[in-house]
Amino acid sequence: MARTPAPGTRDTILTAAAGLFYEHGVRAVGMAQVVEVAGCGKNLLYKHFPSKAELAAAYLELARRERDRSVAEALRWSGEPVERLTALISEIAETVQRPGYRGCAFRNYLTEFPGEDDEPARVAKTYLGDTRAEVDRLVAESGGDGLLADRIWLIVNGLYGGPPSQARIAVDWVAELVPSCRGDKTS
Amino acid sequence: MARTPAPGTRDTILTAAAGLFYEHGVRAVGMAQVVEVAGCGKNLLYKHFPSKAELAAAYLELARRERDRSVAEALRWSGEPVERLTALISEIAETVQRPGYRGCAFRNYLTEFPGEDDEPARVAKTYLGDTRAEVDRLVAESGGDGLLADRIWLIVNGLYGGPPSQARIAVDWVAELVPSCRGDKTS
DNA sequence: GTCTATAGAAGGATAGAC
DNA sequence: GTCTATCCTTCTATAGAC
Repeated sequence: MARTPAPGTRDTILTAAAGLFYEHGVRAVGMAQVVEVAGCGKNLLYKHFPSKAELAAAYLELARRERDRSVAEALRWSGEPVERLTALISEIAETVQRPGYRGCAFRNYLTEFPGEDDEPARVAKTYLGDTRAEVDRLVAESGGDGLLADRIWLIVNGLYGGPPSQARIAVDWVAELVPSCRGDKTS
Repeated sequence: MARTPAPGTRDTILTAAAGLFYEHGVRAVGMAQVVEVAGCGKNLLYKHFPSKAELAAAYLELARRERDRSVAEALRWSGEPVERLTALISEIAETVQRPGYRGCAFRNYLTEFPGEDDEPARVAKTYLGDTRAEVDRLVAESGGDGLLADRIWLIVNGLYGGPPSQARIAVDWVAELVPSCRGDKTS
């Protein structure tokens, strides 16, 4: 009964795929499963995403947009570089504590497809490189050196790889590490 | 060539499977591929490992034995708790710098099979829990508190999740964090 | 002949793609 | 829906060592 191309179809499919891919992993989820959750036909899925790799790439690009938006939101009220840096770490800490969190989508994909060099892998690697660059930039602007940037990147990686219970420890630690920061930790 | 049951068959199969599983991921490797690399028939594979899950569990148990052996070797010459702790971190740092390193086998499996609770997942989780407990114990024996243990565990997770280039930074940092340790860092 | 191991086909389910 | 390919698993058939 539907003649009009249904404007939000692509988003509907992508949202369904993103939820499944993130929760169960890209390899574990089949296209039929995506179709079932999205509630559309297979032909429509392949019309918008000609292959699973392209769907996975779109999923990671969506994940990136959400991350960028969340980080931008967190940095909105921060003025000085030091505050911006600690706000970034706090945002990551909040992220890993969210219910349903199952690790970093980009790191997860690279783990699921090691050595691959397709488009989703490039999206994931680009995100990680950009994030690392942003940490470097914020640390430099905060008056920190390369060593501090390396250490904070180590904490960020630990944050993504470890249990959510360590989020607060990471945030407090970074606040302690960054120079000229007003100490606010309770203990 | 075959009437005698061929003594080293199980190890041959397991070694082949372990190499494939670690390099490409468990999901990406098929049983036929294991058979091909091991150079045996499918019957023999299923005789020793009745299912892929059991083969994966054996792979992780082998990985654990190798890790335990490597850690025990690294701690062999260390006497005091502080030295043992730094030696443990150094061993992990060396591990992530080895050629062909593709991440922690246990974390990789849990990423490939999120939410699963089969035997390989239990082996992986047990390993991570035991490692965490060992860090806690070494830190406590070194005179450190719970916060220091949390921080070092954060570094360990970052070490496993990040690029190998950060290995040295992690080692130096831990040496700096642990109390009553002779500072030896150059910068 | 007996036993084991290999190679390959078969079964049944599911994958991605049309 | 259908097609093809591949997944894990099982089974059959053949070859070789005792």
